[in-house]
Amino acid sequence: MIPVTSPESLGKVLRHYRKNQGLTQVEAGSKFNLPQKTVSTIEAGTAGIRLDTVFKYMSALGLEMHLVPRNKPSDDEALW
Amino acid sequence: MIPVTSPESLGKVLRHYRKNQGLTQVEAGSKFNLPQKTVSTIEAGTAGIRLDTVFKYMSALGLEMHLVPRNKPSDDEALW
DNA sequence: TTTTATTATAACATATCCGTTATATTTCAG
DNA sequence: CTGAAATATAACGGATATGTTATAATAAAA
Repeated sequence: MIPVTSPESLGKVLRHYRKNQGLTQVEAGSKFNLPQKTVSTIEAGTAGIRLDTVFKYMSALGLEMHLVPRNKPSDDEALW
Repeated sequence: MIPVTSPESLGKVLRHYRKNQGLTQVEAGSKFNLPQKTVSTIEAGTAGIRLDTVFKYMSALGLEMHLVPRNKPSDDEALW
């Protein structure tokens, strides 16, 4: 389970799931009318992407989000 | 574990965690320089909120995000 | 009820997204 | 190595968030 705490890590996880499903950016994005450019931007980890765009892309990949308290500092990197 | 699939449900979960910690919108937002207005907008579930703003607020509440397939009953680690 | 704390809403300037169209660059199969 | 597929980048107009300051509406407390 990869913890997602930034646009960058979110983009990486989304790309992982897309490739796991054998989809191109055009194929994945077309399910919710997202142009290929937008998919590229999401996966690149651009900070200012709109939240609704992210949820559309998650829906296209059949994903849902869970929010959980962060792990103990000993488990991974420093918190902040 | 509440599945989050939209800006609305995300806002509700974030508000839940904030109140659970006994924080006001001003207190929670000030940890990452988010004005009270922005916190209100996030929790209201506004669609177009910027992703980096959401992650700042999640950090203020000590939360991290997990992405999981929607048809998987529980957290799994097999993909990673 | 009256007062206080908390949250929602507003106007403004600035910034940046989205969607579209198009092109460049990279990746990968043959 | 070559060419096709896939991905990244660009310009544009329109739309909307951000941050700031301020105020209104609501909730909580006395």
